[in-house]
Amino acid sequence: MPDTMPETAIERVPETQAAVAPAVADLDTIVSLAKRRGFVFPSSEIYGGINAVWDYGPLGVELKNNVKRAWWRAMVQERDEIVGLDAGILMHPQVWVTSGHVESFSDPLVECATDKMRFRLDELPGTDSLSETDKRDPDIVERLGLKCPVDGGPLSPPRRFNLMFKTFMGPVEEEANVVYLRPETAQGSYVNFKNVQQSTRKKLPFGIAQIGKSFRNEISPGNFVFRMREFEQMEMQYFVAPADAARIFEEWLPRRWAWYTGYGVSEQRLRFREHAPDELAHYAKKAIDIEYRFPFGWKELEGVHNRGDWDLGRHQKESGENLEYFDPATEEHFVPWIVETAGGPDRAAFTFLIDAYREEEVRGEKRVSLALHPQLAPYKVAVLPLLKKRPEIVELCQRLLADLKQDVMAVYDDTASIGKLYRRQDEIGTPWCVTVDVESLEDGAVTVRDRDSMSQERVPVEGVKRLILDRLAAARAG
RNA sequence: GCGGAAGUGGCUCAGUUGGUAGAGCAUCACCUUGCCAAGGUGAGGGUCGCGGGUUCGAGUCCCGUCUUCCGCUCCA
Repeated sequence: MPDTMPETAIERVPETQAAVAPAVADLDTIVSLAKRRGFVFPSSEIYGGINAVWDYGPLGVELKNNVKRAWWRAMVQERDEIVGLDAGILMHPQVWVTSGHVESFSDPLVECATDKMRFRLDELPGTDSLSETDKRDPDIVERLGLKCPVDGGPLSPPRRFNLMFKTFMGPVEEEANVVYLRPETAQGSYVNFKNVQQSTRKKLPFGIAQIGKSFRNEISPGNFVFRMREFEQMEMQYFVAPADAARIFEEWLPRRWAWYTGYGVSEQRLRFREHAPDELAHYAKKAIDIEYRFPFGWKELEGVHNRGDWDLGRHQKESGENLEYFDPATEEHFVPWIVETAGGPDRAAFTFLIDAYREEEVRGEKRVSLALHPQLAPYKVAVLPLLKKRPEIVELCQRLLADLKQDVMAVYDDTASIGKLYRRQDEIGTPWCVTVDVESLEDGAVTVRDRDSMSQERVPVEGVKRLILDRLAAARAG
């Protein structure tokens, strides 16, 4: 496979893209819509809120569940060589020592005594060649004679702010009982590598996909659901022979790109970005991000990482378990390398939501609609009566609704004029509306209105569900 | 954590030199209309982030605190 894919993709989306493809909408606009219509609420709002945690409302949970379902379908259901897993959030504390998160998933910070400014120790001038031991040395500031770069004031010894949340296992709160809330789902897949491989009899290359909550005590979270302290990850760990790692890494880039564009994200607001050697995470040999043009700039949507044998190699060494794979073809034993795709349903749902945002002016009024992909839309169909005065019409609506609900998320609304009912559904991304009118009582047909084309067609009541399901299936294929 | 800005009904905001809270949109009911946010009448909803202070009286002034937003570290 060519190594050119990332380059061509990067060329396709040059740096000047920011000017070509501005963000769809202000962050405020989206946050406001999200709250007004029940997608996302600030957590614990009646107590003043809690930083960097957001709750998904009735529509938000549908959207996010649909995102996760779409990912699971693409990763697990439609592929032979990838299987699912749901590991615990709490794990043996040694996992995080072995993974390097206890050691490296933290920043050594120093604080100036006079102006209270904080700096990363290794960002200060004259600290270029610091070892990990140096960074942990409480006397390092004194030894190197470091001063505050702003006002020259004295600096505190380095303090490490670990990004992992801690809690206690068992009734006694003591140091020996500390466990961590996982900062990534990946380790759950690594420690289960052998179990999964043996129980499924998979041969390399094969993958383990997982969706679940992770927790990071970020120093500065923010930007709505973009960086939260409690969030979900959709990660897939692909176990490969070392010689195949580079090629397979390249293969996953366009695949993941296509997943986002396939569900409606504009290519104009996507780009690849490769990590420079000095910004690679402690486990990564190579990392390329898919970035999205958010209102606050180009930011990572998903990362594809070549983790080498770092994880399984370390786990093998620390646990004493043999994690090698025997390749019957070459009759070789080796520790598999790992290519990881690491994304998040929160970021993905946010991206699909904001990229679908549309505004248009109609007779001096601002109309908002969400061009959400039908597979992702919270409601697939709304059933609306043209006249609610006629009980037979409402009855027919309810019958149709009950039938639709057997298979898709459907909703009924009769509390406004028909035009307004359509607008409401447009604003939450409902792809189809079914309207029951007086004639429906005579000819048994209803009007199906398509959100994107604004086209209408008469359909027999008994054919409505089939039509919706067919359109949904067609949208998925495309 | 530091610097800067801001917290008033679900949303967006107004509130004059401190005098005891308003608008638009949204929501609900009724009337009217009947295929793309029509109109009318009415209703509900705010201890002005929270706590304290000054004052006869605080949304307006002072102190503290919490939260949010923009920069510094982070990367799903």
